[in-house]
Amino acid sequence: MAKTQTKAAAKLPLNEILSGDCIEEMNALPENSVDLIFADPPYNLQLKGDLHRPDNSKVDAVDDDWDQFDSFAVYDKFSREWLRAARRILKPNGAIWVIGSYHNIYRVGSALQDAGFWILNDVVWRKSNPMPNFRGVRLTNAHETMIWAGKSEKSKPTFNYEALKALNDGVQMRSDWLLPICNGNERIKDDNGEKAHPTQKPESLLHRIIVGSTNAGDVILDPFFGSGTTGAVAKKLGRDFIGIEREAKYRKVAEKRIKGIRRFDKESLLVSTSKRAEPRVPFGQLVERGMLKPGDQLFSLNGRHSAKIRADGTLIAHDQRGSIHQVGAALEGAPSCNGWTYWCFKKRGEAIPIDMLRKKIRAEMRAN
Amino acid sequence: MAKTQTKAAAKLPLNEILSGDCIEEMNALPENSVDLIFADPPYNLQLKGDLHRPDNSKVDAVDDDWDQFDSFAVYDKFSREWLRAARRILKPNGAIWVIGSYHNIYRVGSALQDAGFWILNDVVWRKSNPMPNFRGVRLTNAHETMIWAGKSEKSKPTFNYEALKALNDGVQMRSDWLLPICNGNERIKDDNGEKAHPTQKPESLLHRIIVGSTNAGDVILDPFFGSGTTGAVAKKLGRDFIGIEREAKYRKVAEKRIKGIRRFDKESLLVSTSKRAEPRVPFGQLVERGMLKPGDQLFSLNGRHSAKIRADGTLIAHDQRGSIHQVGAALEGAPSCNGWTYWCFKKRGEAIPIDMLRKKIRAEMRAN
DNA sequence: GATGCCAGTGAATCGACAG
DNA sequence: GCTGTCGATTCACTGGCAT
Repeated sequence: MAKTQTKAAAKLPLNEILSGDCIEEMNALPENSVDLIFADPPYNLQLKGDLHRPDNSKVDAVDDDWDQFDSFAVYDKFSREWLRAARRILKPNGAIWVIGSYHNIYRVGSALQDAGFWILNDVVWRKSNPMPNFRGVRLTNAHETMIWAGKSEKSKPTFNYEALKALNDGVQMRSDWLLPICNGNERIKDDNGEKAHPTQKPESLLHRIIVGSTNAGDVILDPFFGSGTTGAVAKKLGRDFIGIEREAKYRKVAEKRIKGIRRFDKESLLVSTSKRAEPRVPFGQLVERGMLKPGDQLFSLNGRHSAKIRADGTLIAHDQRGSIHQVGAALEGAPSCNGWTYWCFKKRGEAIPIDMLRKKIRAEMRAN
Repeated sequence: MAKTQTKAAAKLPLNEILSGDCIEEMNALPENSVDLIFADPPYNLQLKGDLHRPDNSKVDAVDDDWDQFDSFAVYDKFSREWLRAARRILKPNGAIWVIGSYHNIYRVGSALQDAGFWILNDVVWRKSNPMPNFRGVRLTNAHETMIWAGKSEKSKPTFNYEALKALNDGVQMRSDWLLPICNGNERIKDDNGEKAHPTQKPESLLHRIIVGSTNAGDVILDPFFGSGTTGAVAKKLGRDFIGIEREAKYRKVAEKRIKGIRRFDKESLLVSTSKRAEPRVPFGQLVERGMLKPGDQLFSLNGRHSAKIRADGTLIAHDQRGSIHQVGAALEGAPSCNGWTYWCFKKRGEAIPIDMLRKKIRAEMRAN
């Protein structure tokens, strides 16, 4: 199994931009080989006539040839095909992010569910500086929608909860993200000074996605690579990327852009990790190592209960026997209990959570 | 034509709550007779086991029978049928609002487009006080999605641009609406003191929708009437409503609720605007947005300490890791520390407080 | 009356792993 | 694949009651 994956990974065209149709190119890649896919598929915009600002200057709308689709049926077929190809190359625990607007996201979201992907969250990118609705006939279209989905219901995709919490000043990251659109220095211009790609995404958006849902060294594929924002941020953050882009002019823009980017140093790539990633320490080890002794009393954090430690690392309190978790849960009448934070021992009259002792052991383990 | 509509309108059961299946009830109404439809269909949540909060209390989940569907196919069939019935009774320039979450909104949105509705905007209801993700395994599901669509591409639905602009402190109303969920006094309780309906929507949401997309005297139909928020707000705002609700207990709740409501006088229809607090800017956003980079050094205001920035917006200094506030406090041996004023970055040899960057972001946010 | 503390709760697809 | 066990995990707001 491990060997197969290594072999598959060895065949991947890492940190390259593939030329051609994304469905064909994805079909040529080995299955179960990619950790994350970020996709910004063409929008099914149906602009009737040109859109003008109040001063009659023309708005540079997204009206390139590749963005026109005859009907929902054609668009749906296209969506189903690229999603199927994308799903094949994803690792079993891989995930996908798709971004879209109301023109296409309901089609894409349905196709994604039908293909077997399992939605984890949808995320709203709130633009801090959206284009106003010049004619005053609608609400300002101030957001785009992203869908984050695992390859299947059974998938266990990477989610760096603590890192995203840190990015959000210590409170859970929500499903609505306020970020500016890509303009100013970041917006790539061509030789004529015009924007090199009509829908260049901001790097801040990809930063949050990549920090939140990949680990360093992961492979991120973008089937609609465009100006290469995915590749640029992946490189900065020490991830590998695979880009697919049909249009030569965009490939050229992206290649030049990514060449000029340097990876952040290793230490700053580390992000806050979850306790779940820490090695498990059985409570019995505290007894074996003499940090606590059989016969010692433990006291509940709320002071209402006490229990005695037995030689095998179980507790006994009245008629309750079992692990620190089981006895804690039973005494509290709770469905479950984290014994590590529930129980305290006394040292010079002071109650100290037994988790302090576990931390000590873990620090020793790290030192060795 | 005008005569036909008058005749049709005369047959409408205005300001009543119809009992029965919404598809049958809508099919019994005359075509082209309703100005607006607001629909809050079942979300098809697929919940597995129980969920407990970290304090071990059990979450009261939406596990009612009316939200159970066997498959996407069954749910899609249901959506297509009620949308078809809804579209028939809409006036040619009528419009529909549908609300949903990621579980169902992509299905509903696709069905709506397939039925011939024309999406005008999608609107994100950002909850100011959503339920957190208790297990820390996903993003906080902090929003729901609403789709606003005309009966057809040719429809010219009512849009009270100026009224919404006034509601929004004089700037164009955006497609993301920050409103609290329905609780406190507004949340209707049954005789046992329990919530009378599991998914009662806040009146503020309906207020904005009705002010923005109907005129006084319009007829608003809600095929999933529930606790009757649509009817309550319609009555307050001088619109007529038609409710359809299958469950007797909900009809009873709604009837009693609406009976106690008085129509606003004309002058008081414009509600007071909410004051905007200074938005919170997480330090991580400076990193995501490239204003500071992972690996960059920060220096303390007093010049005694330095720290390095990591990709998730935490700092690292010797053995200290954590937020700008935590690391600052640790280095100073202080109980707390305002990292925004404590840390500086260097630009052309000059030390500049990072708070300058936050001010820049806030200025941008205010400008839009 | 003002303030502070505690308890309660909201449309939720809410584990990982050994045996 | 199933079962049992370990043990990680929450934000904003409201209302009641004590101080």
